[in-house]
Amino acid sequence: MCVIISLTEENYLKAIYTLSHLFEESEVSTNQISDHLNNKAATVTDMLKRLAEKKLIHYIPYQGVKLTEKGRQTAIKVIRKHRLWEVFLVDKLQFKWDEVHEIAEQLEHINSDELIQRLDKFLGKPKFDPHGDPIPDANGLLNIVKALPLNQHKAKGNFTFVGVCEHSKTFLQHLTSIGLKIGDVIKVEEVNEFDNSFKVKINKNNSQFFSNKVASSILVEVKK
Amino acid sequence: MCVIISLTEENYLKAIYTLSHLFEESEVSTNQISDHLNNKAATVTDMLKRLAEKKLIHYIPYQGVKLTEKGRQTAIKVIRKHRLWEVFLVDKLQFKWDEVHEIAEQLEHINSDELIQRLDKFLGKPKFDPHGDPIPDANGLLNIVKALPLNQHKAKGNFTFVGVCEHSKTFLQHLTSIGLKIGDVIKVEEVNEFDNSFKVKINKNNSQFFSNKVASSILVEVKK
DNA sequence: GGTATAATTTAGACTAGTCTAAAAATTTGT
DNA sequence: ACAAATTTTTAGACTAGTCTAAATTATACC
Repeated sequence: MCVIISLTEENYLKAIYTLSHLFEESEVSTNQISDHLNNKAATVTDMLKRLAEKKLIHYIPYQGVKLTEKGRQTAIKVIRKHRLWEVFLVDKLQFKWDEVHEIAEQLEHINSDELIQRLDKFLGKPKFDPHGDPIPDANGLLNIVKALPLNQHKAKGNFTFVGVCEHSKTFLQHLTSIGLKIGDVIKVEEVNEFDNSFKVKINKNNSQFFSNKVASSILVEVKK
Repeated sequence: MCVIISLTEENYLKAIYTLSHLFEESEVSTNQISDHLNNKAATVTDMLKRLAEKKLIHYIPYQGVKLTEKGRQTAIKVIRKHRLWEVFLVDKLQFKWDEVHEIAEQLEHINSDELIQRLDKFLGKPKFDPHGDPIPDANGLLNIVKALPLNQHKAKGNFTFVGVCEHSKTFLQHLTSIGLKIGDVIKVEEVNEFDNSFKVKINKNNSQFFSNKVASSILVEVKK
């Protein structure tokens, strides 16, 4: 009953989960996984067979794969651990939000339910990680975040910055350098038609411009 | 210059360090290592060749091994991480001292100097772990603890309980059940010649007996 | 609808880490 | 000092996870 899942297998399951949720829920291809994990398609095929053997994915050769319920639970648990450790690193050890990903990639594989339960409590049962991503609860339930990238609103008005959909170090550092943090209020003053850039004010400071690239990478909610 | 050291290799280095310090510093045999790590002597021989290749140990076939300076630094760093994480688990997450070993065995392999430096600071730069073992500092320097097992004193008087030299879960639970914690004062009222058991008082409570097995597993300092 | 291109799988090979069985070296005991 | 016992190493094999190169299947375009 209790199949052992290796660190490598956990990373494949996480990759499949992540890729299948990029747009609406969908099947994931071998090449998508090999790109995401930086290894070769042949390697992925081997692993998919192993994961199917262990009933963690549904796999039909030449078609995509998707997670079984057991595979989804495993992936979600790894994501829960990753995000809780990120909160620990930022809230308790004062790491910056662009410094925590690599360390959390290691910590997410530490295996102890008791540890995670206690860490969760120690951190005050946080609902979101430092990048605004929702943290699955102990039962694997995930808040569906209905926030959209700023560039999809294309309207003037006040928005609350609730998360990012681009997690690269350089992008996060860019946001820090322009003084944007989660929870800040972004007032869109103009949307420029020709390049889809945005003229905005952050927390009533001086106006600045967001390129479409930036506007498409930050998640906002309409401010109540 | 920067050789990559795997998790498995780290565990071998730690084992060699630990075994070589059991009594006075000494060479370690293949069989000692295979017993300690629960694998076969042939497996150990293979690994010793690899570690010697990487200049982490001095190895001459059929004679023992000992760590090079590089090997010692690596082992000490793993031990530092293990003991810091144990402090975290007990002080911050309220684990009991008999529950932390297995989790720390995983956490000790997390690779990030920055993380360890910040964790150390967060914990208040502790000098000892929850079992009284000294925590090496960032430069790999270790407090030499001059404490001896209680049974080597064989004298009446007051002693301070500063650590254990037996780390099994059952032994730690036994100490908890008799109400003995690090820092407690043990008053030796009698030493029984025939079985080397000890009649003692803990913190001025009622008298009780320590078998020689218990007395040989607890480290004490003469109380000033 | 058939062929060119792209995606995927198969075949065979490699490394790290483990094993068993057998050979070699060392240590022990008289 | 030499035979017996013990320790250690060698030889050969296995698994997980990876690779390259070749074969196969799917897709896309005229």
